[in-house]
Amino acid sequence: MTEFILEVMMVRVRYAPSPTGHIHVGNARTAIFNYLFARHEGGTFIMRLDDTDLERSTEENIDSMLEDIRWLGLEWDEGFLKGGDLGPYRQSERKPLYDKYLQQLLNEGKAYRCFCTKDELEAEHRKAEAEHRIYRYSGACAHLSQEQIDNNLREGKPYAIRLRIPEQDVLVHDLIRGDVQFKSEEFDDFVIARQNGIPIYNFATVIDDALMKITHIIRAEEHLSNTPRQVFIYRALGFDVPQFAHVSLILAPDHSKLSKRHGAVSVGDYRFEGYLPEALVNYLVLLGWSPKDDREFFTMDELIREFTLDGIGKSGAVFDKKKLTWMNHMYMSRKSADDILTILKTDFANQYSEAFAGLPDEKVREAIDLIKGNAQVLPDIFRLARNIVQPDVIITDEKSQAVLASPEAKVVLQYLVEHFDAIPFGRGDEAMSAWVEDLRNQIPLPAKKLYHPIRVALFGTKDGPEIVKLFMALERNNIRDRLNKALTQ
RNA sequence: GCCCUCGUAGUCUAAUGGUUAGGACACGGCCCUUUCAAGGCUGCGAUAGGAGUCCGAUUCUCCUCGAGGGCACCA
Repeated sequence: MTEFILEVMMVRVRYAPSPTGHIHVGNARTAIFNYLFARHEGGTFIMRLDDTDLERSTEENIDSMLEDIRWLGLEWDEGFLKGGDLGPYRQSERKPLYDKYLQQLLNEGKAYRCFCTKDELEAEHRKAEAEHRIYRYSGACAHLSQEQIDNNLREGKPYAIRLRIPEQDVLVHDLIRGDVQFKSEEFDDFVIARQNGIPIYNFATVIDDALMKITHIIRAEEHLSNTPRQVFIYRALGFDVPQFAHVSLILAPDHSKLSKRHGAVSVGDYRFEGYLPEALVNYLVLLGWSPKDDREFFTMDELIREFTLDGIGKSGAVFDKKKLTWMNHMYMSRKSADDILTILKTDFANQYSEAFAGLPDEKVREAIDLIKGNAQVLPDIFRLARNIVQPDVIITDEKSQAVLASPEAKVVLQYLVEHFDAIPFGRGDEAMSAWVEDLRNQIPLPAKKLYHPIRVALFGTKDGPEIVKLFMALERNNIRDRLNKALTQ
């Protein structure tokens, strides 16, 4: 008995994307929510492919979609490529299942064949429009006699299959929105299978979710209005209706649905703009979910521990790239130089070889360590590391250039050149720190006036790594050259 | 047009039928006698509007407005 209850309560959720390429951040967030919920509840996260759109569901698209999911760190337990007892896990292979239940509904009279032609239906549409009525299927084929049906079939007339909608209201219990009421008269006998025999989405999804024993359907709000239709299908088939949780959409800054015309919208886009997966996940989760306190940074493990459905908000959320970038910056600072190096070599191979050609890893790693705290996205590393890794210094911004022209800069640089031998190279960073601090006593200038020229001379910009670190990272002779060069500019 | 959902600052959000409605990003200022996109402090800035219930409502109810979604032989 106990075992039975445990089995019934075991959470099973699914992510069922239509593999049309890289994953939209909205879908990614839905996947994350499903994943976190499954992990938090000790349930199963299932991956199913809604690939009935065969033209777009190419192997290439499937690959890039799965790549995105893995990159985000959302490993699934059951489903496509992974197997399980309730497969197959791609809709294109489940046709016999759909046929079986279609036939069952037909036999029970809960669905019927509709022989109406496209023209006839269009005429109905136009008529309704002309009379300012809401269009609803006339039901022309709802009560054909067996003889008529047989005749039509014998003549080879193509038919779609429609579900007979009972006069019965639907109450959708939504875990995020509460009870949502729908009146049966809002619906007509809608098509569940096309003339070509392929079921429409609402039907296939219900069959799949029911057969795969999905307990909680966490999906985007755009599906809420279709949920009653799906409930009609569950009921006609005698399946248990799962729990629903409809998550609001992610909006663009202009409050429209976030789409390609707003720039980067897919997980792949952000990956190759140089965002870290942990930053994207962290940001996305906070878009619509809150831990109910002030915390903002979470590791995946912490999210799994903290995540619950009642932390999900109801309103749509605008995607704020600036905050994402800020968050990525924070993650970059904390990421090890070694990890960053690995990512740069794989995801940014071309830029990597261009920027760091021929350099030993150790040298690149040191440079990364020095400047990662000033990077916002991964490719910033190449720009920031340039003056560390190359023998010379190139000053590209005018403000930094102007610093060198100031009289104070002359004083500072002159002093360093004259007292170069006093710089404690090779004696550890404590000695170096002490020496740098003592500079303030030797040269009585405000901090900025003192340190900006040094940083420009050594690093090429007035802002950047700490002075001590620069003295530690660069070679002694190189530092002397840079100081001299800056002085003569 | 019909149906559904949502509505706290520019943005993401927290909170309670009863303190000056809290935090974060962004923006502005100051500090850090080591800079900065870091850290610290600080400023600007919100309960869409209107009724009602209540001693009291951002919170509950209704209306309006606004935003988004759905109404396909798309997914």
